[in-house]
Amino acid sequence: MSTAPIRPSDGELAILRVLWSRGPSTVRDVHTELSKDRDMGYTTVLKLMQIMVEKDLVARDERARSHTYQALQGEAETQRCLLKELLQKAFAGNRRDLVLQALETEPASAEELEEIRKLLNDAKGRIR
Amino acid sequence: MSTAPIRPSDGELAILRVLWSRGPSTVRDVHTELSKDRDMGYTTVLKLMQIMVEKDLVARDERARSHTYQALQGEAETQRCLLKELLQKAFAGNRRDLVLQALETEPASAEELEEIRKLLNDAKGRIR
DNA sequence: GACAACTTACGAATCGGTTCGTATGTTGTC
DNA sequence: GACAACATACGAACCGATTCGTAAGTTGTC
Repeated sequence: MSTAPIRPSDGELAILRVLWSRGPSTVRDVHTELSKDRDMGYTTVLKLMQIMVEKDLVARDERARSHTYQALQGEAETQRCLLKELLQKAFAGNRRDLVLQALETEPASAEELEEIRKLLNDAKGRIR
Repeated sequence: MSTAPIRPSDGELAILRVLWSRGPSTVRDVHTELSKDRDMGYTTVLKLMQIMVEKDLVARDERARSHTYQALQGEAETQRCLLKELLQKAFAGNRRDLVLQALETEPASAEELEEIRKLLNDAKGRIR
């Protein structure tokens, strides 16, 4: 089996999100994308991505002059990892409370709730 | 209205959880409680709680020699704050995905799902 | 009042994450 | 081959969070 997912830092997560949506990308690609929101130096992104290689968060293809990077762990996998951490730290492992507060974050729309209800029924089907 | 909830660090959150469950407590109380899990020095907890006073995360009553501290923001409020942050950073604001992954963290029991389903129906009632 | 036990205050070390300047190497163009 | 543009590498500064040693003040007991 694969190893447990690695918990990315905030900066790393931002980069992963770009890689997840764009697929394998160069530092320039990622920097251009991230620059739309915050503005950070090119070498900052580079450094961060180099560190991510060391942590096995991403793989680097060095064949081209501009190296291309790709995520080594999936989005859902990483989300679950972060969620699990929050579940333990802030909710004492009580998933019911977590879902409750997730729904209360902002007044959810009826459509959104309906969508989640469907989701729940599916989950129900998968059990037992 | 009260001000927006302050995002506590991990250490601060651990202390808040003790204050939420015990009510107003001294540093010794909190240290004793936290020592059950991790082991940390008494002054470490003290320092952290002093910082929390400055951040307005807790209030300090200095009337007794052993000061007593109490949380200044509620548990649910804080949970929503942390959840909202994660929602933005890791789920691009998509609450449906968050709930989905929350349910997938571990195989949920049928009872747990049923409980959450009820929750959802209540939420539905509150809208519109 | 001397001592032990306990308290708060606070400076300092450490650590992970982030940021960026600067050096150095590669590529393509004139 | 000289130059501009662009790439990687890397050291260093910085920041917030965490940890704890040590100092100094208070309290209760003998």
